[in-house]
Amino acid sequence: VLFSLIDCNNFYVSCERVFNPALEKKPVLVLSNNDGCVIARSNESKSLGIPMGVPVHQIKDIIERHQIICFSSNFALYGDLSNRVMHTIVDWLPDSEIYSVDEAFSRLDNMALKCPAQYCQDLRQAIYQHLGIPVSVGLAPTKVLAKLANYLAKKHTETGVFYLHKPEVIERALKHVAASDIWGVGKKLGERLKTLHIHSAWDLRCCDPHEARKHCNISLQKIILELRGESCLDLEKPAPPKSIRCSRSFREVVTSFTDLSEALSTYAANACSKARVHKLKPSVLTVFLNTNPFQKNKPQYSEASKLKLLVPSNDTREIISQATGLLREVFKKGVEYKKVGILLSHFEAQEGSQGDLFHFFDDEKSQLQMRTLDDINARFGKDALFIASQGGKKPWKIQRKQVSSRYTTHWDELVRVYCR
DNA sequence: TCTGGGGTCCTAGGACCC
DNA sequence: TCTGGGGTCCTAGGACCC
Repeated sequence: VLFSLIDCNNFYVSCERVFNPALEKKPVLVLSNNDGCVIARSNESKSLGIPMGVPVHQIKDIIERHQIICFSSNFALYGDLSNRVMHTIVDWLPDSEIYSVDEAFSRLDNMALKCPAQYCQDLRQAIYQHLGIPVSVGLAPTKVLAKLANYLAKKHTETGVFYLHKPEVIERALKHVAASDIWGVGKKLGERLKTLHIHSAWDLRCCDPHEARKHCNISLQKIILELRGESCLDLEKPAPPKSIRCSRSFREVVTSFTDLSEALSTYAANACSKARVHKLKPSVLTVFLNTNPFQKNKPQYSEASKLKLLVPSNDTREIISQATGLLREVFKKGVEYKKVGILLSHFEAQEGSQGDLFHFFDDEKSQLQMRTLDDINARFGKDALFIASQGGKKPWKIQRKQVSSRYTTHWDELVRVYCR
């Protein structure tokens, strides 16, 4: 068995650099919604000691001092470039699992490659040549080791490819790396392992897998086996989503029911259109809201409310109407809300789902209307046609002060080249 | 002043059944 | 005094991931 893990380097930053080569070798950051947190860092920013996920206001002076270039997130651009990278990977490695926006696992056994490492190096070169996105490749007999190999490829190689297969190399690598750096070992488990005197990944590897299962859980047992080179986690096939969520934090607190319900209606519409893309109808919807959890000195309120639909539906109007009802149940006057959101779950297939015996509902008409809505918005932009309850003014709208252009997905934002 | 968003899996415990 | 045994399904909450 031989797995590869291909991971784009500093993906969002690399996307910004594709269309703005002046950013090369400069410290760059990409920020979350409302320009709140750091969600991607160039190597230069990492060396300045900026951690992943820090609130921007905490590092304001470092940004100023080192003239770090900040971008608001531009998911339209990143999503499109991700698709192109994945396309190239699947071309070269048909047996692939797209694991996240910037990562893919692949199986290379069955491919009769003379030199897998060289093949991956060529692939890496092709991706860079076609798209300008640098990637790193880890190769190993299990997914967990491939993750580690990728980490080593980023840190310790010039070529960007690391093949982890010789037992003595694996041992050296595991002794060199903390247990908490292993894929699947998070903060909580890492701390617990430390109390058991398990510090390095090698310590973890030497644990009894059955004991680990007994005292912790089956995930840890699998991790230990995978560290030993015994493959437990295979590639996973693409599956329909089990839940779809849409929520946003407000830049400034919201107190009025109208503002809150307009925001919620907008998120509900988003979630529904995503459900329709997958041809799924949720039968359960959950509405949740909360105050700002970081303002510890202020009164906190966080609540969720849930409803099982008599008839599953992905009709935006139906979901908005039900969601607004749920919001009314948990809304309290005088509370300063920071976030509201919706979760759709317990999906059924759009075609052939069960109706309601006692109330006739013209599903065909509903689907036709939703298709028209989706078509119009695909053609004229996401906000061309919307339900009135989504509101027009949107005072709660998120802030993105420094967005780059959607170079690859919008005609009017293409790169312009001038000739003299 | 200022702190993102969207997912999955696992487990324990309750409800229910025969 | 003394109250079985075995199974499934569902859910909430925790942990983890990118």
